[in-house]
Amino acid sequence: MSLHDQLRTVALAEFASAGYAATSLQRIADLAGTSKASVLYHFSSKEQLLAEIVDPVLDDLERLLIDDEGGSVLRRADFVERFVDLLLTHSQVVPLVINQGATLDDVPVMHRATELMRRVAELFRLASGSTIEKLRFGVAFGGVAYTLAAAERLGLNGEIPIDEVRTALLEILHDLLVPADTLTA
Amino acid sequence: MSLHDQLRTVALAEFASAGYAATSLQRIADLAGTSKASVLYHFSSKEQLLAEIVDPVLDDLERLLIDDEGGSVLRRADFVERFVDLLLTHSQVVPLVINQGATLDDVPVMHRATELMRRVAELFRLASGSTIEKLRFGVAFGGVAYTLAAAERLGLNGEIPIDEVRTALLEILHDLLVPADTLTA
DNA sequence: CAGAGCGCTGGCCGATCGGTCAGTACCGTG
DNA sequence: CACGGTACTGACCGATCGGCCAGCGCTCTG
Repeated sequence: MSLHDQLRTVALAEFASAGYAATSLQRIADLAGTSKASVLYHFSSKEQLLAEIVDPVLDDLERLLIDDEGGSVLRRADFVERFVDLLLTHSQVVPLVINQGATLDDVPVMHRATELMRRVAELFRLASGSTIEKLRFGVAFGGVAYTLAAAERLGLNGEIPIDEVRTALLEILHDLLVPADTLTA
Repeated sequence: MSLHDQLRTVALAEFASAGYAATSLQRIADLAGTSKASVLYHFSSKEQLLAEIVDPVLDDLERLLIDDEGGSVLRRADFVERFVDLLLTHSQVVPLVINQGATLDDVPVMHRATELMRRVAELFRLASGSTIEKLRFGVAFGGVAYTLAAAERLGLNGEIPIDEVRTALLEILHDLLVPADTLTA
C-alpha cells in the first residue's frame, strides 16, 4: 500500500475514534511513520485529507438518491437494503459523519454530508404524513446509523458476524416501516 | 439570571451546536458580554464548565438506573417512559453527549457519560438474548436519542409540539420492544 | 555526466488556544 | 473612614495547531 493510501487509512481511523479536531497532522504522521510535512505534501490541507476520505462515500449515497428519484417508484425494500449495505460497507465513515457532521459543517465536505442527510430525511417526509410517521422514519434510520456508530466505542462490536447484523437490521427496519407501507399503499 | 447561570446557558448552547473543542472560552465570554478571564473566575477550567453542565443530567440518569436495579422488576414501560422524559427534558445536553461523547472521553465527565450509556446497554443485553434482540434495543434507544439530537440541526424542529413527539416516541418504542416482551415473558 | 523532477524533511511562522496573575472598582461592615 | 472580600479585567505565558518553504537525496533521462 502506498504512503498516500496508508495516510488516508490511518487518518480515517483517528478521525472516527478521536475526532477530526482532536487529531493533529503530527499524530497522523507519527502513526504512519513519516513527517507532518510529508502529510501536507500528499494532501494540500487537513480539510482536503478529510474530503478525500468522505467524498467517495457521499458519491455512493448520492447515486442511491438519484436512482431513487429517477425511478420514482423504486421499491422501498430495495432502497432500505441498499442503504443498510452502504452503512455496513463504510462502517468507519458513518460514525465520522454522524457524530461530527454537526460540529464540522463549516468544512465543505461535511456540509455536503449534511445536505445529503437532509435529502434522505426529505425523501421520507414526502413519503409520509403524520408526526408519528416522520418520527418512525427518523428513529429507524437514525437508530441504525447510530447503532453502527456506537457499537464500536461501547465495546459491543466484533462478537457478531456482519451477515447476522445485516439480516437483523433489515428485519428491524421492516418491522418499523411496514406500518407506514400499509398506510400509504 | 446571574452571570454564572448565563455563562452556563450560553456555553451549553455553543457546546451542543458548534462542539466543545470548537467553542473557545473567548467566544463564550463574548456571547455573554463579559471577558474570558471572568469565565475562568466563575469556572476554574473549561472542563469544569462542561462538567457543571453535564453532571446534573448524568445524576438524573444514574438515579433512573439505580431505581431500576433496586426494584429488579421495575416495569419496563415505566423505565421507557422515564427515559424518554429524561431525553426530552435535557434536549440540549443529549446531542452534546451523543455526538461528542466518543471524542471527549478523556474528559472525566464525558467518560462518566460513556460508562452510564454502557450500563444502559448492558441492562438491555441482560434482558435479551439473540442478536436481533440486542440490535432491536440498540436501534430503539439509539434511534430516539439520535432523532432528538439530529432534529435541531436538520431543521426539522419546532414545527411539532413536544407532547405530540413524546406520545409518538413512546408508541414507536412500544412497537419495537413489544416483540421482545413477548419472548421474555 | 548534467540536470530536471519527485518524494520527503526540519525548521520556522502567525494564530489561537486554555490558563495565570497582579491589580482595580465596588461592596457591606467595623 | 478603613478594610476585607467579591466580582471582574487586561496583559501576558507556554503550548500546540495548520501551513509554508528552502533544500535534501534519489532516480530517471538526454
